[in-house]
Amino acid sequence: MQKDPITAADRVLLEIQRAIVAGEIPAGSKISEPELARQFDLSRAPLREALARLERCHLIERVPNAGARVVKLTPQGLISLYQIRENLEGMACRLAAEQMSDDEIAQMQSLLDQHLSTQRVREGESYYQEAGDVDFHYRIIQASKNPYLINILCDELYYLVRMYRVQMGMAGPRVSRAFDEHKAILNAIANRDGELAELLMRRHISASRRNIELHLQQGN
Amino acid sequence: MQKDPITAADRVLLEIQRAIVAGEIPAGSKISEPELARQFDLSRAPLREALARLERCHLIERVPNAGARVVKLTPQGLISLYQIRENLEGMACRLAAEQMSDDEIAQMQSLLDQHLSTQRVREGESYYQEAGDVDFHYRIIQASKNPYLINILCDELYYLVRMYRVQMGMAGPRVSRAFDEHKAILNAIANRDGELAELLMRRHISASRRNIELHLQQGN
DNA sequence: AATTGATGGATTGTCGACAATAATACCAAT
DNA sequence: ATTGGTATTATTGTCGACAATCCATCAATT
Repeated sequence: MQKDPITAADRVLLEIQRAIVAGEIPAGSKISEPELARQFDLSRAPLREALARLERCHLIERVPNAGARVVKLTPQGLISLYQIRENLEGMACRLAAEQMSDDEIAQMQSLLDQHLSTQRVREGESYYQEAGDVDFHYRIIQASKNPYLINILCDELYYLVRMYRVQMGMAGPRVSRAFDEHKAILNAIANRDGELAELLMRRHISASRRNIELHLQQGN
Repeated sequence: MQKDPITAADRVLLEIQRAIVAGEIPAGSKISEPELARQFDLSRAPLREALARLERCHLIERVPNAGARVVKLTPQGLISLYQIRENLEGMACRLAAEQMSDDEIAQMQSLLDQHLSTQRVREGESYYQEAGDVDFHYRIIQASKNPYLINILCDELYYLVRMYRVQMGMAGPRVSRAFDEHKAILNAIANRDGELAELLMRRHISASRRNIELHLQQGN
């Protein structure tokens, strides 16, 4: 799904990214460069490179001469993030309906069926649903063929989206409904109906946002 | 309009940014870290920090263990870039129509009048038009109050947009038309008609894209 | 007692040198 | 002459140390 890490900075980036998304490094906590450098057993140079990329995907916030902090998850931040997703992923759907080849569409349909079966086998385990959902959205975005759109959604925003989902403890009853919505979106794309595909994707994401908002409120 | 540079990396970033946008460092040329470090009289550490941010705003492309190159301007890249702009700035308009206070709207109206007068005084000088246009779009985006949207448009995409405009030698007959379009957009916002504001902004950007496409083809 | 100023400690920004990787040039062999 | 391999060179990635800046604690003054 993504190219393997070449440099040491790449490796530590992936590790810290995962740790932040999973909440092992608590949201809002301060980042100490010397400490993290010792912890991952490397110098501060590649660590700072990693921090720069973490800032790029909005997982940390840096202040010159003051240091870096892990972002805090807030209801307002969630709304802002999903506003962007609605627009851009809707756009990705519209472009995908124009750009995807018939082969690619067929591949995605079999991918969905495959997800459905694994979901039945592993009923209740949210990880596979999460993975399947990410995969579906990821492929739609790639199919848009717009490099800037792909970069923004897959490199800069998706880790934060996952952070919200993971730390709000997503599992819920949306597991099966999401599949139906995915299937409807893909149908619209197969019919080359970009307008409908965009509309359905926006509703899909909007529903997902409401779902997380619920958890965020009751979990405070 | 933007906070002044604090660190040495900030300063050199602004200088290189300007040089790339202006075409002083030619599009597609290779970037040599040691050479640039000598040229700006600092170490490679802050320079690499600056390069990381240049990659972030799509002005250079880096390959691990291979180096960095200034981006090449292509018709396809222009289309992709303006597709994103249409969506996101349209969204910004819709949000601005909801979020702006009456005071802010009044301020922007007087700002437009001010631009009009300076344009009349400095007729033909494209720089002021460029500055006024950037300023208008900048304020609309800020008014959306969505931090991710603001970051993407103002920090990550606008330098590239300006690079296309500058290097394609924008001046053209759109100078006066753009003012009318700006005024129409602001009117829609003042009427709290977000839908119309979004539509008008999308058309405004679309027209701008066609204008540049023209220059890009004949200039080829 | 509260606010201001200074001092000590820690953290970030920057530097120069070294190691690892990639590009280039050169030579040999077919 | 071309191709393959090798050595050389240059560039990038990484390291440890130094300088500059910020933060916290504490003293002194109003």
